[in-house]
Amino acid sequence: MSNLSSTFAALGDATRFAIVEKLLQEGELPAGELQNVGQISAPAISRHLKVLRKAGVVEQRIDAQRRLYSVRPEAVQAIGAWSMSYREFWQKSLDRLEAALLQESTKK
Amino acid sequence: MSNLSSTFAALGDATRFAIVEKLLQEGELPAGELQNVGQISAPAISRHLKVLRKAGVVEQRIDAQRRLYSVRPEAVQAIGAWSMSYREFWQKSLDRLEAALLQESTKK
DNA sequence: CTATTATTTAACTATTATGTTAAATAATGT
DNA sequence: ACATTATTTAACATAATAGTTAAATAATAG
Repeated sequence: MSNLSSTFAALGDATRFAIVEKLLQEGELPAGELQNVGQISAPAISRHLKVLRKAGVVEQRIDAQRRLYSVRPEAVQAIGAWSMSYREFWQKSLDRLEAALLQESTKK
Repeated sequence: MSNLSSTFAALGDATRFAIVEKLLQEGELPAGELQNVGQISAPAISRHLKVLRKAGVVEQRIDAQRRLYSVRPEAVQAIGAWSMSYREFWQKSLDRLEAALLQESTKK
């Protein structure tokens, strides 16, 4: 499985996506602070974090008895790089679409 | 489930990711042409295409008895937009990392 | 050493996903 | 109508995923 596809798989679960969004917005957080992303038990969160870590989406730092998690910038960047590598394709298509809509609104 | 998370889920399967990459590189293709993305049966490909379609990643066009598939530019663009919305975060972090590596190589 | 706090692992269950083969549907050509 | 080509749906088996509670581990404080 390509590295990117594993990244997508990790983000393809709603709970994990919510965890990542929260970490992106609030920065490094302990596992316990991530429980409120849904009504879900601590063990469930812990396992989602393990999946995210294995996929290279988050990393862990230890501080006393807490485990602090944060998003690995490389992961988010890699996703953007993939999309951008096809930019010519989607930019062109979307420009065409926009032109067609403009044409439509100006018609008659 | 957020729309983006469904998109990620669709791309999070290695076979589907390969299908999408092939469509991005070669443009619109009939279902039959997508079988060689792995040693997999036609029904399996058909169902992957259904998942991709439901997630809004690909669209279908009918031409006689063939079903032609292509990638929806909006899907790829949306992924890029998500990554870019956190650009400040990852750009900063990666700049710091680069600076640290430069520091390292110049040291002593 | 014992208690407390934070988190993970184990064991188990239920649901979902993926693949297969066989049959059905769609569209065209004879 | 029948055969051919292209693709999907049905039915089924198996594997993977995600959730739960209970127990274990980690680290600190008393």
